[in-house]
Amino acid sequence: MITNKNCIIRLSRYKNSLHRLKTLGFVKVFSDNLADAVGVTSEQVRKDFSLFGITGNKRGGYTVDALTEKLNTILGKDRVQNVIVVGLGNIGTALTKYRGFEKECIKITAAFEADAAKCSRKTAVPILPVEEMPEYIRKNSIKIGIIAVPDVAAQQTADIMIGAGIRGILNFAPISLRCSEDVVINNVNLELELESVIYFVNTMPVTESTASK
Amino acid sequence: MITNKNCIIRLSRYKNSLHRLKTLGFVKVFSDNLADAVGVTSEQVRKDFSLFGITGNKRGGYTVDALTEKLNTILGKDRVQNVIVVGLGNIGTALTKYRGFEKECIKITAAFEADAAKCSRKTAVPILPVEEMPEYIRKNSIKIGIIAVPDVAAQQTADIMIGAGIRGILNFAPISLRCSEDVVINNVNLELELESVIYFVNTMPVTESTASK
DNA sequence: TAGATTGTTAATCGATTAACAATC
DNA sequence: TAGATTGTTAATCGATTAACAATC
Repeated sequence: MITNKNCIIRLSRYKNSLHRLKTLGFVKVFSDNLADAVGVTSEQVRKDFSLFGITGNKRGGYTVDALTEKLNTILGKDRVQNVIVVGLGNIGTALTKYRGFEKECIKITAAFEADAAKCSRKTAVPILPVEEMPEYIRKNSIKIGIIAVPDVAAQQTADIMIGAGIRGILNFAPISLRCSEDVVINNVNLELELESVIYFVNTMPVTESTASK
Repeated sequence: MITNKNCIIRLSRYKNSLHRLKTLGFVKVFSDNLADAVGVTSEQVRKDFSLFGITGNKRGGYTVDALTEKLNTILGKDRVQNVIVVGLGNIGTALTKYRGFEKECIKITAAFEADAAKCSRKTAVPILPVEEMPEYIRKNSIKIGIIAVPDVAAQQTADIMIGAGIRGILNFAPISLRCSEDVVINNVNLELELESVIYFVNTMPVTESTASK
């Protein structure tokens, strides 16, 4: 089983690049084309493909359509993935409205919020009281959830979600969530991402090209 | 020079945990305490510290205050880090309003937007026309920027920012930005983060504890 | 002192990169 | 065929983990 997140992310990037190449009229692509488009080496592309049993034609590369279909199947893009959002602060609201998910076959079907004043069943994505979440998850067999609640509520929210049947969480609360091995948690911590940029900028030597600016 | 992003992120986590431990009344901590708090091993903690020349007392662990100060200095938290945001769509707006940065000594001093109708100098964080960005960067010696513009505008935006003196970028546009070696770019792609969760959920074997749910 | 904890060195592990045989 | 490209195997690299001497 492939457990390397970077590898999956690269697969998604290949898929996105393929889409662009198709728009440009490409019918076949070589590992070299995809490598250039994504910014990796062609060996990396072929290695990734071989891990998933994707084969091309020696000398002939890969057919864009066939490759796209294979990648879509692997990435679960052959069907709509229903996702819920919990917590409608700044980040949660932005994600609920975010248009970038649609084209990736990801549909946010509902959002949940503790503050009753923010709830509404009439918005494009219904905003429901957080108490209704477990029932909603069970009734609609939701497997994926996004956490955007304050840090103090995040672990409890995760536990409730997992208890109701959620198996994968994208967490934006600035704490590392813990869970059993059979649930996937991907922690995205915006402060930490920015802090690492700040660190590298502050420690990077000033080079010729940046000195005068 | 340390180039390992994960290591820097762990350092930030140690710092955050230390803050919480201090609140609980801790005066000294052992590598084991921090390891538990962050979810790594104590060897990892000590190894990370040794990379940065942080030493404790054999048998006595680390003094919370001294350690906090050392970590803050390494992470640049001994002074305010000024940051700008470009693009006021859903994500950019959320980041501009986001309160989580303040406590980390990160200050968003201005936001830039192409749509003049969205601009305003009267908001808490001024929203300025994107044309004014290069001048603003130069005048205020801004080194760090957040990109939250549509994908088609992202590379051009980055080039302009770098040309004006920006040396580190946190990029939320769903393309991988390219730049010279002396600029740090951290690409945070929300679709890809969610897609990797979806992949692992869809491929993970259903275990006893998740089967019935 | 005895016991616990640090800090460093060595071993392991996994991912990336390189090399190259297979073959279209 | 000759040349180009794939796909796999081996080598390298870097990060994590383990082991353990030093010492408070």
